[in-house]
Amino acid sequence: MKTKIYNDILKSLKKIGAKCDENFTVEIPNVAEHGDFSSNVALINTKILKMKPHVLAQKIVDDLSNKRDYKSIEIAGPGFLNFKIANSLYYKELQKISDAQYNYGSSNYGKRKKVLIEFISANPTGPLNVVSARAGAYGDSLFRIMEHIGFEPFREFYINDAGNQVDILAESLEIRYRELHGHECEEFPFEAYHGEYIKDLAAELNTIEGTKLFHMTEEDRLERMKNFALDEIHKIQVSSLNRFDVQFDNWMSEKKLRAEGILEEALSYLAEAGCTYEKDDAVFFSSTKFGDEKDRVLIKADGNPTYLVPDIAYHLTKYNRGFDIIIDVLGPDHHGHVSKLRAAIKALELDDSKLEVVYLQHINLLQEGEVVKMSKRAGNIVTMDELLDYVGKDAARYFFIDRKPSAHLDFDLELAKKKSSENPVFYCQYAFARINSILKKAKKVKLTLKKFDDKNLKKLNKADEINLIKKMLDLSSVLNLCADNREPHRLANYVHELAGMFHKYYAKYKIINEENPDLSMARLYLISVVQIVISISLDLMGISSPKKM
RNA sequence: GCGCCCGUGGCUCAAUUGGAUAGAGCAUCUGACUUCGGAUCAGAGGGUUAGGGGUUCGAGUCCCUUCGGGCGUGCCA
Repeated sequence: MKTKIYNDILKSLKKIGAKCDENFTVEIPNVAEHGDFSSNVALINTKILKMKPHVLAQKIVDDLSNKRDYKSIEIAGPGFLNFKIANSLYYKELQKISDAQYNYGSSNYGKRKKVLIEFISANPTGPLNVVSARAGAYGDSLFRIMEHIGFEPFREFYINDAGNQVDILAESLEIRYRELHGHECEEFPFEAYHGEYIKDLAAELNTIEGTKLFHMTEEDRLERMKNFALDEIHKIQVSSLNRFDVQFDNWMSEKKLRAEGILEEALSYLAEAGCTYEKDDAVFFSSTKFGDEKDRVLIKADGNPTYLVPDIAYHLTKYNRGFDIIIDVLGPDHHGHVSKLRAAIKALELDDSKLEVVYLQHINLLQEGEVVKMSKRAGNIVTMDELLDYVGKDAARYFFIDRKPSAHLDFDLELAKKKSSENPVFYCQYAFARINSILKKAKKVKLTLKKFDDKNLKKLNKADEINLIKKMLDLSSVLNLCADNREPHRLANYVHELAGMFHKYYAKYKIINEENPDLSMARLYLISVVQIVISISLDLMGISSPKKM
């Protein structure tokens, strides 16, 4: 709809002057008196065409006013053009939605651009926590939305299954395993992993292997421990993600990158570019050349690479795989690291504008207005599974998506569980269920949409009905904004508003009226389309649309 | 110190990317169920968009500055 108006204006603008700024907008004004759509075209072009806004606006109006699609075009304020659309055009658009069904809103907006979305990438040293849950809801929804509007997105999880922390994981398991065989360790090391799940893993390993592991060399045993722990924890993480309806297209393993020699490759590229030097037995990256505050260590004095090296190597593979857009979804504590990474990408002469980093801010879990400390000892919610047990998948996903990524998130656990209008998830789902129930009722009184006659659409002449249609027509621009800004929260707001409009409409007008079957049919048709749009929106957030609640 | 993010009614957040009178929900108060699901709806109060300056037809949005909060600034990952 917006594009149609935009094109109409552009045509008449071209008739007036050859040179003009095409960068004007067509928007839905927030005040009803300003019409259905408004444009700033006359304001923007006033300088270029050397014409006063009102004069220019009048010329455009004269050119467009004979079109049937516009009920009226008015000039207002400093020179806005306010369009009122004829209802007939809205009815046509409503039918298009109905015809498209669940494909409505899909488009080629993304032009098949290849987008890599890396998210969660939690350490493989324990179950996923609520921070990963936010990242999961965010990344997966962004994926769904981008896919719907014609991007080619790709979901990836990076596993840091090599290096220091994994060795500590193996040692932690070793200690717990020895405990099972009566070898109490004197003091559990501070840096080791303290979680109960390590004990579970030890018990599981013990039932498989028994005492056999003690006959191995320490090196072999630790290797076995490491691989066992990594495999099992991976399984635990995958099963949490399945519960959360989050899938990945690829799991990238750091261990594999190392085995394939990609770290050396990355290092040699940096060396070739003349960006490395040795000092104090360590190898440095001269990242100051690329805007970093100081040079960074690549190879430590003990010969091991720092965390930066595999990460550079990993990003090298991202570039080599030919993505147009590379999105890293990270925690807020990573931005120090990203400046180093970005410096390396510039050093490798890769296009660093392709790399975008989204920082998801911290989460507070709230219970009765109090912040819940994420401490296992107090029996509080820490893991993603515990959160899912407590509030369910739909509520968890909605609450995580509801706020923009750059905002700190207060997650009210009690609210998420409530089944009333205070809880936005239920409010939206209830709208869907309610429509379902009305349609069922309609069938009982022999009103079914199969016998629907297009002419009945004229009965939808209330402003509230037109507003509902307008709102639904807005879906694709909402999706485009979600994708462009990497901000799926806009969709959560949208569906909440749409559900609200429906609830209000329902309360105000009787939909099934046996005395007036034509009107009833038209309204049933309208709400059935509302139902589809709600369902599409929820689905793009990974939230279900239950027919009954 | 330097860098990044943030600051909008009592609370949690929006605001179509610079548009017209800054909107929702919660909380508070007042109303509405013999009728399609009251898990809902109608209405009310509540704001100098942290303060100040600038850019222009026009600023919550962009620039400068002050203040306040979060995070980062490892030969940890």
